Amino acid sequence: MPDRKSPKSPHSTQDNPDEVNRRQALIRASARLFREKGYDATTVRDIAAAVGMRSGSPFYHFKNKQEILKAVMEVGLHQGFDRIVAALSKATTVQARFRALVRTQYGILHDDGSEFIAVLLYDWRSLPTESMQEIIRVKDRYDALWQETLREMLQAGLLGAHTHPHPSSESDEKMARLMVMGAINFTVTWYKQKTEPDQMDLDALADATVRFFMRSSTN
Amino acid sequence: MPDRKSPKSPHSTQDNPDEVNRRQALIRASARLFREKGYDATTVRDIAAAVGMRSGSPFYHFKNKQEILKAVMEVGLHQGFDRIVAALSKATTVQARFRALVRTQYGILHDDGSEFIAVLLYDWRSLPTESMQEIIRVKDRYDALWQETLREMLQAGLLGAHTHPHPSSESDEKMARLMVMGAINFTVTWYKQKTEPDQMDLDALADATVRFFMRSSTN
DNA sequence: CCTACCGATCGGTAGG
DNA sequence: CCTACCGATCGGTAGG
Repeated sequence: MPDRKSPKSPHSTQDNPDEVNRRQALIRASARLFREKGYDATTVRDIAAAVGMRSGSPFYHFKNKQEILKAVMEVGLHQGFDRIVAALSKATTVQARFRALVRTQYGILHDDGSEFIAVLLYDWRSLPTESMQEIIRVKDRYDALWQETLREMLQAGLLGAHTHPHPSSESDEKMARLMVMGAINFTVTWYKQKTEPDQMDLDALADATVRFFMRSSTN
Repeated sequence: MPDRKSPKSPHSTQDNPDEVNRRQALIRASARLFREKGYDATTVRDIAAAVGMRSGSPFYHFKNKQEILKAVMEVGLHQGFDRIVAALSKATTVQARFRALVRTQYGILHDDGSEFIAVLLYDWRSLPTESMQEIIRVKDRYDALWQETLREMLQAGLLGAHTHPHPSSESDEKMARLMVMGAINFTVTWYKQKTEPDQMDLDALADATVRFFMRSSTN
């Protein structure tokens, strides 16, 4: 019978629910700190303090600081993927799917406690190359969800230069994704959710975005 | 008669052409390094080595590392402003002005030796708050150049939801600027200029961008 | 602009 | 997960 108290085999995901919780707490706290100050400007001591640990203890859960960054990005992509899938499943028309994508992406980028993808966008360069490749695989699936709806939009003449139904090329679809997701993702550099009365909330931001990009079908 | 050899009054812009050149060399080298590795990951030793100095010498030209960052951003904004003005002055129609803005902005972001604005976008958080305010003043003038052309585009029905000439509100115009510039600026995260044959060059990227955002006037 | 250097901090580890 | 710690590095400075 194994000794359940002994803290063994560090750095790997544990069955022990306590360890899983501590690990998740570290990831969440790191996401918040990385988003606020950047990966390089955040010290392991900052992270440890944020969850009530001493400076050396995060290394019981992670091999090194870069592994924490990688975990933050992975959690963000999987969480984002799930939110996008859920939102798409409730939408029946192309227009509704586009609205759902836009609104959900803004939530993923700006909701409290949802700093993971913003960290991915900001601190991508700090990842070691091998980790980049693993993250890209997940990111590709994420992008594919967008691309599918954008293809339908293009072909229905609801997006871009063609006002009438029109076959679209793959490069058109890729460009549409890069432009639309670029515009939305770039909000991480300027959008601040405040309690000021004149400040756009995420619903208003999503509405304005949809209005800017999507043609009304009666055009 | 002042001794022209003595290296006095550091940290301020000098009349001495040699000092101005060394300072500019430091700014250019820093821009390249910051763009590549990020501000925090670039050491003062890296910067010094890039221009053939020893580690302490950059501090003869700049009070501290953050002042180098600020200088990089200022140079970039002024240089970008000048390029935008020059490009706009050659364009006679609204459509031509929009094309000029897009193509010029891509050059500003991706030309070799033009890493300043990319640094501004990436490392904004590393600036001290007081410097941020000074930079914002210059950036506002930059943005205003864009906003003016985008307003004309909106009112002519060449951009966004309205296909016919239409009065535009200031918030529509601001949103249009944030979306269009966001999409373009976000290319710093994914666009790589390569010599591969299938790679889009900046002309192709600009064309595709204009095609995506701008309605043809015969719509 | 160099030489020589310092104080502080940081990621990470050993041993329990 | 803590204690105690280390080696390396970093921004910055004094003095010439």
